[in-house]
Amino acid sequence: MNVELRARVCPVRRRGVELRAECERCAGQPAAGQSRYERGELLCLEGREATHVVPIISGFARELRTLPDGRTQALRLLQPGDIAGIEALHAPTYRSTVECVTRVRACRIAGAEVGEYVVEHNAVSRPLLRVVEEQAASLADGMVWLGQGSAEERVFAFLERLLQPYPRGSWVRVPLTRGEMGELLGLGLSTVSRTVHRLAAKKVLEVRGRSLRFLDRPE
Amino acid sequence: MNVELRARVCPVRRRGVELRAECERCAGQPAAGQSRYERGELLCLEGREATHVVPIISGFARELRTLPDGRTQALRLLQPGDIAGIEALHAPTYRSTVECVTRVRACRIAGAEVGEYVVEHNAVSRPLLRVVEEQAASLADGMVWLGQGSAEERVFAFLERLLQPYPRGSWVRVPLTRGEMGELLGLGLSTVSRTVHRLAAKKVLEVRGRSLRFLDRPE
DNA sequence: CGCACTTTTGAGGGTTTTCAAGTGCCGTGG
DNA sequence: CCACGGCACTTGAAAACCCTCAAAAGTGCG
Repeated sequence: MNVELRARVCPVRRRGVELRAECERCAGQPAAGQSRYERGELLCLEGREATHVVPIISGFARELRTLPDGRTQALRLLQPGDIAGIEALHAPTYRSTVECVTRVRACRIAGAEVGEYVVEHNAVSRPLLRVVEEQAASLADGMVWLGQGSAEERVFAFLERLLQPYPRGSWVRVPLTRGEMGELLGLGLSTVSRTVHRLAAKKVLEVRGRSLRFLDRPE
Repeated sequence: MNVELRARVCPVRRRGVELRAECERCAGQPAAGQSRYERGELLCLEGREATHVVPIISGFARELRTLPDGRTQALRLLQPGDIAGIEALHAPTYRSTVECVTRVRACRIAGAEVGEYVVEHNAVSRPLLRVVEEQAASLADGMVWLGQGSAEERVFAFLERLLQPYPRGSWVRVPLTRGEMGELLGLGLSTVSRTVHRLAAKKVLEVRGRSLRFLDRPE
């Protein structure tokens, strides 16, 4: 199979999830039904009517919840292939806010439309179930880190997973500010900064502004 | 509709999820295919081959993960109607351990069996999706508390949700030890104890051994 | 080139943990 | 029925960890 072609296939479809017939057009074509969003724009807003399911095609977004007093906790980082606002299938309102962290391309699909499509195309439901399960697994990972990990363990685990797709030792620019990382990890902005530099002091990684890279462990 | 009858309907089916044809027998009958478990027994074991989906009919269980060094974080409390080991539908191994906190009645259904049934009975997939989504939502709630809440907020929120089904002001025996609560809330055993008594000192609730009750707020 | 935002870094204080000892509850067995 | 033993719970003190507040330095975009 041609690698060039595979790379251009929609990341959602690549995971076996096909949300509607027209989605076929996504395969390398100029993006039927896709929208563009800038950093800071919202894909879903907590409490608002849940109208659309929003699969992410490219870029990063973060899902977050805000407490009545203004504190916010980020739940997970969404990457291409993840789906924002999947509660539009059942719930009347969105349960969390999804905010773009970088420029994002995403589809906007009416929840009802997905529902019908799932009923018609039986095969869709299982991959969809799988996506939601993976989402749950990702949240579970988050709980373990928040509940048991020290600041250093949380930061390390987060960065390790973020840089996983890139070759070891290469410089990668973290798309989140220290504050945003803190909201994901349940840490203060300054604690994140301090911890990153403590890891650098331990020769675990190297920092250069917002970019960093892991060093090979000596042992 | 007869209340007496409704009360005897399988709590899983009551949520619209029907996992197999024989499940009809569950409706008040002497429990075809149900198993009994004692406190401490495991319904799933992290890392083991994921063979069965285990809907809980009565009793409480808790889902937990263990880190390599022995620390454990509990993810959620499972109640009647919740489903343990749902990853048996897709994943090769269980992602977490589910341990009975009280005596438990549960079905054990082979994962493959559910898969076939879902494909045959199209209508099943949407309620099932809903259950998994609710599970994800519950984990998300957990993350918010772990990340942002103080010890007092976590304990209060946990107890409030646990006692929700019972009439306000009635004594309820908490089925978890302080240590088990701590593992759910990301707190030390002693912190839980201290915090419960601090809430009692603030006249929020009354403690009598392992039982407690909420007091009505004066304002 | 300048402004706005982000990051770094310091000091002090509060919350939670850890370690440890003592108390209470409950079921078992005599 | 009472005594005993084993958990679970309470409570104290000290220390570790992280947060808040705050100021200064760095970065990037217009």
